[in-house]
Amino acid sequence: MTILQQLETRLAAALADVLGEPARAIVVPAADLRFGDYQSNAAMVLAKQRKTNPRTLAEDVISKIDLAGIATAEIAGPGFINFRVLSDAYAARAMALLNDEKLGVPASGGGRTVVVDFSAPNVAKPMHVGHIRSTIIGDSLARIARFLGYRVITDNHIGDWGTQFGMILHGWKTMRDDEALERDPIAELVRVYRMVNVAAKADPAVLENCKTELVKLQAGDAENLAIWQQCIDVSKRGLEKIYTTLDVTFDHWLGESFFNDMLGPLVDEFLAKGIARESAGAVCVFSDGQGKPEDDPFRVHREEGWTDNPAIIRKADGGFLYATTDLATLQYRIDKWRADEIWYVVGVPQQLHFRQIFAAAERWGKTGNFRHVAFGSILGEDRKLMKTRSGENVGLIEVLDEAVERAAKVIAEKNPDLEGAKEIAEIVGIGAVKFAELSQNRLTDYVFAWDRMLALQGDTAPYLQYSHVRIRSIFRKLDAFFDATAAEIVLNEPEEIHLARLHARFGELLPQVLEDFRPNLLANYLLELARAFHSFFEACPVLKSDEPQRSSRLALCELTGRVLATGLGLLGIKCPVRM
RNA sequence: GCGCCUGUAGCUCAGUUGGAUAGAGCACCCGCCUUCUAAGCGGGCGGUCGCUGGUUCGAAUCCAGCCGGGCGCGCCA
Repeated sequence: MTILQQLETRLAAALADVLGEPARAIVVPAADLRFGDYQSNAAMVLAKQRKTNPRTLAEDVISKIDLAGIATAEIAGPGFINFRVLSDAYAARAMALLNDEKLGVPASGGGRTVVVDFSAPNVAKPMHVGHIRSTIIGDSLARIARFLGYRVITDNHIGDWGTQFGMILHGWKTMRDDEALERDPIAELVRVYRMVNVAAKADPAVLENCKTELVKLQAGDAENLAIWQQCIDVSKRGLEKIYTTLDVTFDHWLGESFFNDMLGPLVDEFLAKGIARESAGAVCVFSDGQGKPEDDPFRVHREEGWTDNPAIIRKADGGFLYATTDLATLQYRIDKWRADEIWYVVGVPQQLHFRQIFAAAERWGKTGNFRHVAFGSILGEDRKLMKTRSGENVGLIEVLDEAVERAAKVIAEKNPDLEGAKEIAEIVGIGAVKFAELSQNRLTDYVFAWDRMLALQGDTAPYLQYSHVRIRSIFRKLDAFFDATAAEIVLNEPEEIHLARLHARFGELLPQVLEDFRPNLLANYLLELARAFHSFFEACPVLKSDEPQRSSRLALCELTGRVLATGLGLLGIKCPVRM
């Protein structure tokens, strides 16, 4: 049990004793260490409900509460109950964590199956920095869920069947440069795509041509299918390379094309069950009339008032759409994979779309915990959304390369003789990019800036990695094997106590990350831990101290290293041994 | 027009869901390498939490109304 849970249990018991009935006892880490380690405002909340004096209630609770071996409690301000955890309790907790592979993290996932849908790039379109958020946040959430005991299935729902293929096919046939294709197939594909885009904008005839090619492809034209397959293969190879660099993996790559055959039957079923009906030649899911119009994803307010805003699942020309594929995908995940939950890590502009999909799925009888894990947009210098079609956006590969290059430069300055410098530059550079993304609240928009994303000092991945490096450096200098699992920890200095305090919080914090899908909570925690370690490192000599302090401090270092490495691992960031 | 997201230090951002004197990093200033890696540590400067009301013991957080930014709203994904 975590220290927080122990405090809550004992507080609840004392409250029940005083009030004569069970009551909720919420304990949180104290806002300020001067108030103690943990605090509860339960007395204020409950006194308000009962119209009694909060301080009196708090006093009664404190006189009854049994905190033996854990903490001391006192009342402050209008009725806060502040807990100061005994350093022996922290020491005991640290020793327990050293013998726990999960570092005190509970299995809150309970074996539930969750499908994490993230990254999902469009094939044959270049990945720019705007695509990084879904990939990095989704990967991290999948790792955390796995660690918390979920059965996790990651799925890269690539856009391999959209209307962009009309353009690609036309470009392939009319503008392809075979030599360039040989040299760098992805770049050539991207070049062709961009050129067609420009041409189609200028000339309606080109656009018409693209549409014809698309219709032929969807009708099963052999030549177009072959070209399509070739484009997919080339694109996938390019994507794999990026994912390898990012250390991101998927259990499945079920793109849009995979669900193609299921779309017709799906629409028929929707029609037969009355979930959808025809309107102006298209098949649409309309509002079921339940609930308030402002909460109804199938209704929208225009000048005239509230009007229908249906989800179209088949166009008047018989073609299928995004919504159709997403419904088929959802069905597959529920029926084939037995998913209890599906998390869609997709940008906030898609919010309405997912509200419609989830509502339609519910009417369809597909149940589960469906969550749109939305994130804010990455804006260009002009504060406008980055667009895929225009070529002026910063490419994802470009950013990653630059990150590694900058890291390499710092290594060359600080540690020119470093062995394996190239690999370490990669770990540090890529880590910096990932951390810049993950340490931020996922919902805020931000303007892309090189220096922000590639910073190597301050609140960054290298800061965390560096603390790990300092720890490993201590153990390298150690003459004999050190068994941390058997070590006796005794906490004296404030820096030692603070380290142990944070160790204890790891298991309390991690489940919270998934409550609202906020990896930045973990990122901020790790910064706090690293900060605590650097202070400890400066203030408390390890190897030069005498026993039993020496062993105790070594054990603290070992535990810190494990928590850091584990935490970084959950963010998808690696830990170098030297840097 | 209506809906969603957002506005916090010069800059970039946190803020445990209503708690105590609002926190970090960058930048700037002052100190610290003969001691386990200075990508570090210690200290300083810096705030009308967009604005105005309201709810209450208590508001950056909840409610209402304005102002600014981003996005979405029938046959693209």
